[in-house]
Formats: sequence, structure tokens, C-alpha cells
Amino acid sequence: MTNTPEGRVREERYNAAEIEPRWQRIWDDEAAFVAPKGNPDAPYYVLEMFPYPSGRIHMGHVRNYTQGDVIARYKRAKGHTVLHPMGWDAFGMPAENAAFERKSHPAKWTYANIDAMRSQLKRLGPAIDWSREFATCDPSYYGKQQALFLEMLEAGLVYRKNATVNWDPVDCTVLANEQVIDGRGWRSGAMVERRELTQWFFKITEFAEELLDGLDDLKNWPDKVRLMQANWIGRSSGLTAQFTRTDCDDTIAVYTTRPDTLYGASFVAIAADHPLAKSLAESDPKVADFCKKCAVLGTSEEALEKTEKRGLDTGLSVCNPLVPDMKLPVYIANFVLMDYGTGAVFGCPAHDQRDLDFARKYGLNVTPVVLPAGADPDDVTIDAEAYTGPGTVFNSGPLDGMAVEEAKTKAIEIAEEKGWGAGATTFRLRDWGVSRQRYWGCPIPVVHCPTCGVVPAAKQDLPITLPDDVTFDTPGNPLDRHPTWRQTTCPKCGGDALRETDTLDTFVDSSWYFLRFAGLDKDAPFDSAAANHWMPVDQYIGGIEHAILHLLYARFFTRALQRCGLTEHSEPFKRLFTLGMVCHETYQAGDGRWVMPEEVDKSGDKAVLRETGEALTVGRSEKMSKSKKNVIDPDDIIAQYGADVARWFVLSDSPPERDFLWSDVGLEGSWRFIQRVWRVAGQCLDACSEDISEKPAALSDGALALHKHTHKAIDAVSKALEGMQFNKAVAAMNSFVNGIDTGISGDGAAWAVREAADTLARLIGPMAPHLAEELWAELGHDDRLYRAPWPQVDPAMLEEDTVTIAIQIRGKLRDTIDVPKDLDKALVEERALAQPKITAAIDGQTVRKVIVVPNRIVNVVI
RNA sequence: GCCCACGUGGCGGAAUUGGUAGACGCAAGGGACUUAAAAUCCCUCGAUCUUUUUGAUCGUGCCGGUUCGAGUCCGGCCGUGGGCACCA
Repeated sequence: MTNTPEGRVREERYNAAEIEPRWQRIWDDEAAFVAPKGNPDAPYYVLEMFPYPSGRIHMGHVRNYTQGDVIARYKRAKGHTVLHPMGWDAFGMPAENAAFERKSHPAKWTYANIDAMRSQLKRLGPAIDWSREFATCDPSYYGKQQALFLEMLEAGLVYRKNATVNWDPVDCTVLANEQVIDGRGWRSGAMVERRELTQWFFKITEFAEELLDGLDDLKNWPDKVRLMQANWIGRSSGLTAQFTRTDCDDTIAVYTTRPDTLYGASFVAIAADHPLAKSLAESDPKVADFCKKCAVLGTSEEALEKTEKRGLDTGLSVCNPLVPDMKLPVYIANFVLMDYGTGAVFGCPAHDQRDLDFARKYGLNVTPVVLPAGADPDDVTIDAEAYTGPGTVFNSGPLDGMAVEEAKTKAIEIAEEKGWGAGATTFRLRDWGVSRQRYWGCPIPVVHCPTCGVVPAAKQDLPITLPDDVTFDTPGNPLDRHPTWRQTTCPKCGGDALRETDTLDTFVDSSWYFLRFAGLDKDAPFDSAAANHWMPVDQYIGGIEHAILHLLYARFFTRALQRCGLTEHSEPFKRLFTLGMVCHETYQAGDGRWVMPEEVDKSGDKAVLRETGEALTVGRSEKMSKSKKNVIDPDDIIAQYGADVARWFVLSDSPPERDFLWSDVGLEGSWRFIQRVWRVAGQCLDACSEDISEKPAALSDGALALHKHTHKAIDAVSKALEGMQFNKAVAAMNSFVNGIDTGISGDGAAWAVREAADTLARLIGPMAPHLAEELWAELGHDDRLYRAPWPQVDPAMLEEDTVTIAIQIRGKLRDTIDVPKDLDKALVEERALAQPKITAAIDGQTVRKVIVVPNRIVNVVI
């Protein structure tokens, strides 16, 4: 028992239930984490991807927000002024589904979820600036988003065109890809059709080049994310060529990245929604039928690509423009995408696997035109595998003898000279369709006027708010059915007009929220000066599942708003860290229903339902999800062990970028560690001195050893936190605490113990902040730990004067020796070869070579 | 199908980025303390063989390669996960 400075009696155990809420109140009362207005020095913006308010916080959130919090607290200790806000990505389908299932309004459901999740989150004690909190479904947010939409419309970055959607013919509603299961609507079970609607698009393709080139400057993004984005944008260079029909003068524009293989062409294929296919379908029922079959797959690329490649011969043929006497049949094919290139391709089966499969299926020619190095031109056969490697072009008239790249350039040159084609750079990236036929989203601020056409809403009419009096008992968009909401007047002519009833894709909501956090403003979408000061986000943290879409859209939005003059930055996120997911095994009862882990009793590999003893099937560990009920509620853990134990645990085991396999047993270990810190700190309090300001002139061996131990811990923990290797920071803290010896004596012993205790509190501060503040107060500090600076390493204390060197013989470890650090290579070699185990192993054989790596290893080659 | 990752003891993982594989933790086993339990502390802990120790061989998903030396680099497989544009 130790008396604390405040006269309280120190408890035997760390009492989370008492200590944690107390510190949370103090932080709150002191507005500890509210970022200052104005332009503070050394700004640091930490942001975790904001959550969708699905109902309850799950361990994935705990992991994400704890990691962001460690960075926020660490950067503050390092002297930064930190902005660490929180909000809610609150529009989306689940709220409408809940409305449909429970007959409650999406807004009510969403705000109730936000309240529940906010209080759960606060129990973790995060250093968040709650004064900037907002939800994207607040009219004060989405109204500003409508203003941004109008800005972008004015800047020519928004337009309308037709696009295909999944149409459920029974429910008469548009379905998300997620709602299409095996080609059927999830509720009606009807076969889904593709249907064309006029929709709003953002011109992201106008930024394709700069979004691609900009990746090179994002040095602190994971390489894999940059690569995925580069592939997604997909720049390719090739040729757009006109293939003239043999029956008339019309041409079909074909895009290819392989103009070098034009002599190997054996067919032309067009998309089922190509204008030519559509016009053929009008007169030919066989074509119409085939096109209709192509349309039942839904709109996802995965579904299209996985389906069997099929084609229909239209009976038409075209001339190969490079080889005028070569006639090619024209097919309609289900694998050609209207959205990419020109919606038409030529097939060269010898050098493209998909084309080869197609040619084999429909009995088309296979003519090799690229010769691999060393192959015999008279003996080239293509069987089941197309040749896609480098080589020399042959069988190809003017291109003969050229290397592939050279032949591509030459073919484009000929096309441009003769006028039947032109070199073209194409992107895989498509414009971003943002229209959604749903209620729970941001209304698109335009008006349809019978006389003026599509007219932007007047800025003074914003926000255009969602009506509250809607019902979800019938499928489809309630805004369409609302008796009065649509009716308005045209901002241009003042006549009767109708509002747009589509709402914006929820990805729009999350494409600029970081700007509003930084420059929260009553009137503007964001205060540009404030946003420019905080932006770009210094550290962005979130799930790897957002590697492409969310991150690309946010990058696009930032550039688009820069063009509109609203921000000076072109990239939103300076440093990105992507997290793995939290997984748990699943439990399923005989009737197929899923069972929550808390209802299960497990012994070995067997699991039973606790209440009834019914046997359960144990499934593999996968991403925690509501649908499979394999979720752990953090509230139970916080109630039982406390927030710091929960935080410590999610930081401890897996490296953050890897998936985290949940296990309850690990929690006990974290609990023991927190208790251990409490006990060791208590021992320190008994043995330490009050005054730490002056380092004593002399230190006993024990004091010096502890002093060194402390500085090694500072070094290890700092490096781990800088690299976001929280599991390594935890390991370093374990070693530190294990090695704090309070039983030392002699010169400076009390000082060294005091230094260790202070350092202990500071180093665990970012990870276990409640415990750390409590220890800091116990140590008699007047000020708060959250305002205390990070400890500094004395580099001299990290030096060792001896090193252990491994001695290998032909790469196999035979012995180790301790030598003075930086000992001369020749001396190291001499000593190594003199070791009895080494002489015995060499056993008189000739030593051919000795490799000496300073301070590390000696390898003897015999 | 395409793009991107990942794969190390019973388990989570570490390995100074090509240099002693298994740090740290969990689980397990043994012991101390205790009337007992909890808590705490100490010891053992990749596999096989051998041995009192010493030691030997194998070992980082599989097959091959580069190197004095490979968990790390290269090529080819297998498996798992993420994304595929209307899930967020």
C-alpha cells in the first residue's frame, strides 16, 4: 500500500471502473483535445475513416480508432498541435432496409445508432475533438454538398448521360449489385434485367492522367494501394482503327493495344449494347434474343467476366484496314464492354487467350504473327495457349522482322498516313455515375422544367432537404411517390417544374468530409483558409477494402475542388495506412441460423449452444459481420476489463495491416500486463526519489543498467510508433516492464527508478492513456500527462561495447563469440578460426574463403 | 475471370530489410508460496535422433534458381483474403 500525493490509499489493483471514467471527465472538462481555431504551429491532422452508423461499435472499429488515437496522442506528445475529429458516414442503404423491415424512419434509426455508437466510442477514452462532429445526413452537411455539386456543375465537371442499372422487374426498382444474388433480385427473386436510365456523372476521366501521375508523389502510401489504383485507372496506348463494312460504306471503330497483330486478325466483336448491335436487333429476332441474354447478367464486371464467353455471328463482315483483302466476320460478344475503348475489338487468337478460346469455339482462323526468339517460322503451332510474350513479327507484310513495340509504332504510323486510324491513349477508368434511385441520400439539387429543361437549383434554396413524411412499405424511391415534394418552380422561368428525385451516391459524402472537419463553417462547405492550413491529412487510417474506390474518389474531389478554387491542395492524404480486418470464427445451428460467440460454450473444437446444449457447426474465421453474428461487443470487454485493456489488446497481437483473428484468451494476457504495470509502478513509488531534474554525477552499476534499460525502451517504443508497428511497441513495453528492477541500490538508484517510472507513464500514454494519467498524477506531477512531452533518448545509452558474432561454416551456425564492438576484421577472423568448435569442424580441410561482416557474422567456406 | 496482397512453432507474431529463425505474448507442462483457491514468482517449451550434458539432422505453404549465406531476392505452382465501379 502506498499513499498517493492526493492522500488516497493506492489500491492493490488498477481499478478501471473508477479510474477511467474519472479521467474521461477531466479530459472533457478541460477540453483537452479540442483543436484550436486559427493557424496553430506544427499542425498534424490524424483521421480515421469515419464509421457508417450500423448500430453498435464492433471490434474492427475499436482497432481502427485505437490505432488512430495512439498516433494522435503520440504526435501531440511530440509537440504537434493535433486535429483528430470524428463524424458519421450516415447515408446509405442499411437505413432504408431497416425502415422497410422495422417500419421506422431512416433518420430515426440512424441518429439512434449514432448516439449509441458515440457513447460506446467515448468509453474507449479517445483523444477526439468532438466539437467538430457531424453526420453526413445532417442538412447542414448535405446542403453544403449540394452547393459543391452546383460549383462542379458550373465548372463543367458534371453531366448527364445514359447508363445501365440492375432492374428488378417484379419490385420495379433499381438494385445495387449487392442486392443481386446469382442474377436474381434479393427480395423478389426475379431475374434481374439491365435497363438504361439517364443519370448524373462526375467527369473523373478528365483527371485520369493526373490521378495516375499523382500516385508517384504519394510516397507514404502503401505500394500495393498505389499499384491497385494505377491498374484501376489503367492507362494504355494503342490504335483506334476504322474497319469498313463490306456491304456498305459504314465503318466500325475498333480500339486495340496490339496493332502489331493486325495481320493475325480473324474476327471483329462488338458489345451487345453497341449501336450497331441495337440496330441489328430491331430487324433480326436472333440478334435481339442474344442481346437480351447478354443483359441478364447484372452490371458487375465480376459477373460478366466469370460467365462463359459467347458470341453471335451477325453475318456482316468488315475489311481489315491494314490488309485490305482480308475480310473479317463481325460477332456480337458478351465479353466486349461498351464502356471501354470503342465498344468493339478485333480478335487475334494466336496472341490473346480470350480470342483463342473464342476462335476455337466458333472455328475461326488462328494465324501466328509474333515469333518468339529462336523459334522456327515454318514450325510455329498454337494449341491451347496463346503466345503473349515478346518476339519478332512475321507473316505481316510491312511489319515483318520488327520487334513487337516497333511494329505497334509502325502500324499506327501507317494508319495515320493512310487516314484509317490514329494512335490513342485510353483509360480503363470510367466516369463516376452518382445518381441513386433512393431516399436516404443527398438530393441532387436540380430541377426539371418543361420549358427550360434541366436547371440547377438556386443557391439560396439550399439545402434542399429530404421530406420526413415518407413510407417504405412499397419498393422503389419514396421521393418519386411523395405527393408534394417534387413540385417546385423553375429557378429560371418561374414556371411549374419538378425536382430531381435521385440522390447522390454515398461515396460523394465521404469524398470531402475531411475538408469540412478541418474548416468547419456555418455558411460555406468549408472555410478554405482553415482547410488549407490543416490539409492534407497527415495520417489517414482505414480498411484496405477502400484501397480503390473511396480513396480514388476523394483524390478526384480534392482536385476538382482545387480547380473550382476552393482548396489549394491537389491530394487529400499525405500518409495512408491500411488496416486488416478483425475476424472471428462462425457458429451455425442445424437449422442454418447463426449464433453469437457469447451464446456459445466451446471445448476443444466442439461448440454447443449454452442454453440448450445443441451442437453447433464451427466455421472458419472470417471478417466480423452482423449477418453471420460472429461479432464481439466491445462494451462487454470494457465492462469486464476496462478500456485500457481493450485498447492494449487490439494493439498487441497482429501487425495492424494484417487481419486480426479474435481470441478471448489473449485478453487475459493484456489484463495481466495492465495490472503488472500498476504493480511495478507501485514498487517504483516506494523506491524512487521525488526530484528527477538533475542526473546524478555518479551512477552505481545497477542504476546505470536501469538507466540504459529505460533509454532502450524509449528508443524501441518510439521507433515502433513512428512505423505504426503497435504490436512491436507492445513487445517493447513488455520487455521494459519486465526489466525494471526497483531493488537496485547505490549512487543514483532512486533517481534511476524515478526516471523509469516517469518514462513508463509517458511511454504507455498513447496506448493506455487512463492508466498513464493516473500514474503520472501519482508520481506527483501537477500538470496532465496529455500535455507532457515525449521522453528523449540519450543515444549514448544505447551503445554497447561488445557484440556477439555468429560463426558459420558454409552458412551453418557452428558457434558464437563475444568481441569488442567494431573490432578489426582480421582480428575477428583470427579469433573465429581459433574457436575449438570451429577448428574441430574444419578438421584440417582447406579454408577457401572467410567472409567477415562487421559486428555480425563470420562465414568460413571450406 | 481480372487486379492486389498474404502464407514462419500448438496459437498471435519477431527477425537490424540478404547475415545467429522463433524476440515478446498466449496456451501447455513442471515447481515455489498458500490450510486451500485466486493472484504472484521461477523453470521447460519447433521436429526427429542421440546423449547425463555436449551434440547431429531437418525446419519459414510446395517445386526449382541466384548467393559464401535466402523467411527475406528471382521463376513456376498451391492455398487464403481484399477489390472489381449501386455494400460501406
